[in-house]
Amino acid sequence: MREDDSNWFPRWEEELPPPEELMPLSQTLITPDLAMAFDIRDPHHHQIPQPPPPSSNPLPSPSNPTQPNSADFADSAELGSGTAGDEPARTLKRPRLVWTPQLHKRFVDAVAHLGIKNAVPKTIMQLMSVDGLTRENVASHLQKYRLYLKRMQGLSSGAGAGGGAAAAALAASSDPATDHLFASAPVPAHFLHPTARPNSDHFLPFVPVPATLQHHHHHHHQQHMAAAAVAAAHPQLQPQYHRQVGHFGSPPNGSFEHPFLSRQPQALHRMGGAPMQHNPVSGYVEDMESANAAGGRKIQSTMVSIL
DNA sequence: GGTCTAATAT
DNA sequence: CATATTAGAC
Repeated sequence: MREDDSNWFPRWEEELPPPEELMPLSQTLITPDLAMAFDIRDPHHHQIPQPPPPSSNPLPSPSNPTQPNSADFADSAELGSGTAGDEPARTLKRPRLVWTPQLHKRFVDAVAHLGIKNAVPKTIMQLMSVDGLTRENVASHLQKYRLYLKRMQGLSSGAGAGGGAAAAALAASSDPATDHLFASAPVPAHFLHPTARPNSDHFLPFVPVPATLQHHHHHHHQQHMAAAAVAAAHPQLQPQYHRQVGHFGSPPNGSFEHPFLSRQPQALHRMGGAPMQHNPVSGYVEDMESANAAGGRKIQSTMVSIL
């Protein structure tokens, strides 16, 4: 009963955030109005450029991840009044969310560390901590992602060589163009291997649970929720920072939960905000592994034991 | 009631 | 085709 749904949140932090990049997603979602206001680009030419693609190394230099000084802009605080007469977001429809490789990477990381079992839209969304990202966004993407995984399962039996990405390239056999985004993010082997449980079993100091999310009772086989708390405990993943924090110095000991948490950009709220992204193909791959699968597919030379 | 998933629509 | 939206089930 608790063999796998209670010991997943153990020290995920130790292995979750790959040092590669912790929070390059700061500017993940930008409202069109905001973008316009900032002169980023014309809404008509929906070809939003990438703000931080300096030269070739999108890799962030989070010398200090603890301080998410989102070099970008997207300050939730004043988004509401940035543009004139567009506050009512609830009734406005957001532009389509563009899943950039970075965003997807975040998604995959969240899913990977949550485990397929616990990877449900809400939890994933919370773990991703991307402001503006809605549960629907994640749900939709998750659906597609699942199909992708399933597809690959049928074609890759034991090709566990460090990466579904490789398998993807093989399975796809039709260029990464078929997998687009998915090829850009390494698929954890366990995803295709329900039998294995890479989830480390360690402990997290304490897991604060958002009071607003503390409601769950009946259910037999689904997920439990609590991961969000983990994310909250680690602002490293927070692309956006909030200034209104209670400032708490919680000792890393037997604390079970904290009554308050603030991770969602309430300041940003669902205002006319709309998730806007940069070009999905422009600043593609940022990882070398993904680069392999996405750009040059020359990895399929060795593995042939697929039957 | 909320949320998840599948299906369907844009 | 990628994402959004809806509908049904839990």
